[in-house]
Amino acid sequence: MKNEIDKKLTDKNIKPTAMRELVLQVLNEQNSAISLPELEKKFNKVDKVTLYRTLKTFEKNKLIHSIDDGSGTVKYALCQDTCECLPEDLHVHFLCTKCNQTFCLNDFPVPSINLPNSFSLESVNMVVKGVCSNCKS
Amino acid sequence: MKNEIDKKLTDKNIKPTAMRELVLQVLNEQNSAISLPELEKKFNKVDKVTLYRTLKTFEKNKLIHSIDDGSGTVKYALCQDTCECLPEDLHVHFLCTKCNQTFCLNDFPVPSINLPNSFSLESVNMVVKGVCSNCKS
DNA sequence: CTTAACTTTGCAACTGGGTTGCACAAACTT
DNA sequence: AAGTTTGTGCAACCCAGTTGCAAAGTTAAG
Repeated sequence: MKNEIDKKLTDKNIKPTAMRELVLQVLNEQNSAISLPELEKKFNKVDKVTLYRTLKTFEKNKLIHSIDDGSGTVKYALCQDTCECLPEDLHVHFLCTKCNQTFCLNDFPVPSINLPNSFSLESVNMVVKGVCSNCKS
Repeated sequence: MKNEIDKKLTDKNIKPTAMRELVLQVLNEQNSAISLPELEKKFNKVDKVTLYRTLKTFEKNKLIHSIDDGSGTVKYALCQDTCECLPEDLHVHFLCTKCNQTFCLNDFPVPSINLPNSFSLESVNMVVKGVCSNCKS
């Protein structure tokens, strides 16, 4: 409950305000990534900018990571507890073209690529598109 | 020259208008992918919408492919002659975080991922971010 | 050739996600 | 309690992408 939520926040050095608790609550309940516009709809009273800045704070403090799945809107999902958002923590994301939901495939690390030495590598984004198990049936 | 350009167009069933010749010319000269806004700047007389629709036509007819590199603007690059834009034709893209240029790594096919059978796979987008050889020196 | 049908281009205007500036409110500090 | 810092809300803006419609250009049919 609230204490768990607050602990998650304080563990990442985020001051636990009411807004942040609410947003984290929603993120916790999600089993797929959520975009800012979607988040807005969940709180039809709350200002877009506040949510925007809340997400930015969460992202900066590595509580969540952002996912650009090519759908045009960036989505966000909770990091795993151990995540430091380093290259070795990166996993593949899956975008369902039917329901437009995006899932973290935490069990699928992004395969490493051996670029020529003339390139230095910072991060990799890998998004698989297809139809998810829910929509397939 | 013009004949080669026109041939490329007609080979893909695109009517060779003056605009299209010009746009393809530019794409031909590029060694990195180009975005619509960048293209606009190259033709400071030409309407954005025309370029937009030209690119869409090219893409539909598989003369070019679009690249969402996470930079916020979609970029476009010529397909290779043999490309059918099928999963097996897909290659990795590289975004340089210094110069913001995006390159097709045609020699690097996207690694295949063995998803659980409950997912069906349509396409994969893989973008590597880092510093390119030009900017590294 | 000339009219009709279709395609391409240009202009205007809009959409929607993301973002910044600024003022007010709330929470810590001393 | 006064002052400082931090968070929230409102308004307004930016920019890429997109649509509708009318004008210009092209192709086909009589």
